Amino acid sequence: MAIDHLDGRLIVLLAREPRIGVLEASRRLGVARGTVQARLDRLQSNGVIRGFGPDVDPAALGYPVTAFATLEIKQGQGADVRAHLATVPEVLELHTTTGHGDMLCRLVARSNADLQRVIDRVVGFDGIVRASTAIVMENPVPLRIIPLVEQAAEDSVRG
Amino acid sequence: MAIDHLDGRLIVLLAREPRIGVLEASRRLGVARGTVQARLDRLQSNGVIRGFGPDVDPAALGYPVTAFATLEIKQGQGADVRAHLATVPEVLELHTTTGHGDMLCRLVARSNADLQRVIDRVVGFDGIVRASTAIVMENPVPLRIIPLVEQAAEDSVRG
DNA sequence: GTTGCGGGTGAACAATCTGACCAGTCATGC
DNA sequence: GCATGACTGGTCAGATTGTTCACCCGCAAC
Repeated sequence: MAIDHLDGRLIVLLAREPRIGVLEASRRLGVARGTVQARLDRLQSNGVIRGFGPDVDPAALGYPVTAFATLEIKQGQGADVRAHLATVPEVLELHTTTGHGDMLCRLVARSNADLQRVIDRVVGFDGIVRASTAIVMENPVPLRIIPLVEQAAEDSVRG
Repeated sequence: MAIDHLDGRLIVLLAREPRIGVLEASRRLGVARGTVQARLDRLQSNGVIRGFGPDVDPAALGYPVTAFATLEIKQGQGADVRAHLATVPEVLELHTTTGHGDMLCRLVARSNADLQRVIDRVVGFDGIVRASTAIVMENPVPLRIIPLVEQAAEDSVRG
């Protein structure tokens, strides 16, 4: 299940230069094309690589404002709230968590003013008791996976 | 800057079936290949599509535990803390926010026990005053972009 | 009116890549 | 010793890519 060093190099290479194909990857990694092909197949059926979907920037779509909302849910209303939030396009992801809140969701909006509309829509639902929102100002570390992949590959060598 | 309906359909198509090429996409969308190619080029130089990096599942890498940590930072230590957190592979993203905390980061770990190690490493830095962690139990809405793309495409028609 | 421009179409081209094979080699574990 | 799995280096036909044509259309400006 864990990845080895070659898997790690392959993933990192693909993450850095997604446009290269199997053939070019095999050249860069110094292995046979069939090997890369087999590794990729395995990584994908493993679920390590879920896919190669386009990485879309919400800001470029006209949604430059990101926020995180912590929600407190009325007992037993969890499923309803989840279903409700899933219908809001501006809700990019939703987690249920331990801790003071019950759920944490990532929101985007067209502006700070528009964020109010989004929050109203999110919170305007019976099962939600309270919401606390944190607006994102900067994003010093954008969502990344490479360092983790490298560490996982290292660990497999040692372990 | 905004996307039109064809752009929207193209992005959604690519998100749903990333393996298809330009040619197949043009067939599905009922437009000429050159059109798809031109749209893709534009979307990428626009920054709407950042790339097609592999979508790696941390759980499949051996990091099934996800958590969000809210950090409180000592005045003037922001830059140092950012640099510190960037060196921790388990920190998948970092935001500076308004609200009670100063920063919000997403963490992964090999287990709940391992999460303690990660948090210690994150918090074990001079500039961090306090950290409050919420462990993710469920992820009812995984990170998604399609609904937002569809809405953006719709808006462009009306607007 | 017509000119220019941006965008889409359909077609062509060589170059490249893909998916699928194969036989052979090597290290591992039983 | 021998089966197994993984990698290599090679071939094959078929499909796709990047690129460049000429042409058409709607639209705005002159």
